[in-house]
Amino acid sequence: MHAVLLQELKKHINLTAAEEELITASFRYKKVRKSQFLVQPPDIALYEHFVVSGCLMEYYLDDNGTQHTLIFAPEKWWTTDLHSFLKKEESRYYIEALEDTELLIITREALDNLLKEVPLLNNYFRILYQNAIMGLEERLLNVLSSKVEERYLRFLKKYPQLENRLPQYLIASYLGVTPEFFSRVKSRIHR
Amino acid sequence: MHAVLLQELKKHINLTAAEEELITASFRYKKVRKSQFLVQPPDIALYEHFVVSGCLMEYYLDDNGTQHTLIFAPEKWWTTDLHSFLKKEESRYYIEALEDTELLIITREALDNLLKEVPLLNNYFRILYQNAIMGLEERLLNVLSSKVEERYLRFLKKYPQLENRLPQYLIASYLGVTPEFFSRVKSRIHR
DNA sequence: CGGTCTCTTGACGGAGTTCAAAGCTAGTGG
DNA sequence: CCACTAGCTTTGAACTCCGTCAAGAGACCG
Repeated sequence: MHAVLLQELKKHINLTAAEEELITASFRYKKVRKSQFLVQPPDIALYEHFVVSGCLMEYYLDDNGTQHTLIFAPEKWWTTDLHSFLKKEESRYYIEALEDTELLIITREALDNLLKEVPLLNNYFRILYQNAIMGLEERLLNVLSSKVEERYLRFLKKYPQLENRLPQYLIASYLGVTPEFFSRVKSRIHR
Repeated sequence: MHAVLLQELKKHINLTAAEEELITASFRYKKVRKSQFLVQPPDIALYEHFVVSGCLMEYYLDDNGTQHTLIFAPEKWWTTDLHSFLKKEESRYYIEALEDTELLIITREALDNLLKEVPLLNNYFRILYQNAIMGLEERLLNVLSSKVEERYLRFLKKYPQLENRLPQYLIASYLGVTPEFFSRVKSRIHR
């Protein structure tokens, strides 16, 4: 179980056996069913979540009750409401399981300690955050400059494993359009 | 000059005199005129830029030639084409001076060395990146869920010092609308 | 089977774009 | 100090993309 996490970390940094043990000891295992919430406003986001199997999503519910997907987190992705997790303030984003999901979770305190004991992990997280920034910048520009067709094609590239695991209305919420309009876009593409 | 940078770093981490010297020695001073480019595709982004005075902007030019502003960087902000800077690949974003601007710049190699010699800086940059992520997430949700009026009001909150320093068409490009439509929105607000 | 959730299709409305023209403003050079 | 120019802003009219509301058609699960 923790092996998946260690594999992932080792893609970017080297770890001694002692460090691996520290890491393993710091993350706890959690299993949730489809439709369960891991973060639900106004609860404070207590954990950073690493997905071992299954899939999570992070989304925002606006004043009209419309759901806006920030990110899908399938296997080997991280997710949390970063603002809430770091500042211990009320969360504004929901994190929900889209499938039965196995997770490794770590609290803010455990993470701070771990970063002190295994300083190289700072590098891993720096890289993780840098990648998140690049992904968000690209996503923002997509929304600002591309039509829905093109955004959909980019979604397929970014999450090739998800196309058939998600209901269409969730893909629509990620693309930033209504399910109705997305349905029309798809039928337009297939011709 | 470098004092402004050190002040900024000390908001988040403590530094010894020796460390301050290492940092000062690693950043070079640069001055540019209004309308000069600091990064221009397809050049590789050679530096991370810290703005001491003046203002930069980072933007993307789409296939129609429309300009989309990713970020404004007034005093004490950082900016670069992160993807290009980190991976040494061709840049896709322009960085241009909106005013005569004084900068402190650091190359990728110098930054890597500096992070080894002053490991606490990893913390500073981790925090910087975390803040960037939170800002981008909020911006993305704004574009997806808010009307232009509201986005404009949030822009005013985020960059209170910029309202009267920028031409309106740049604010429009930040908000993701045409200058024409933004003009109408403003006149609507003033009634 | 029956009910709930999802996807599709149609008609209409509104937010934002495009193109074109005219009014403003601020540098710049004489 | 004025006149010119170039760039910025405003305004109008037609058009497009996408949203809303409503209804029906599948599809899945108990």
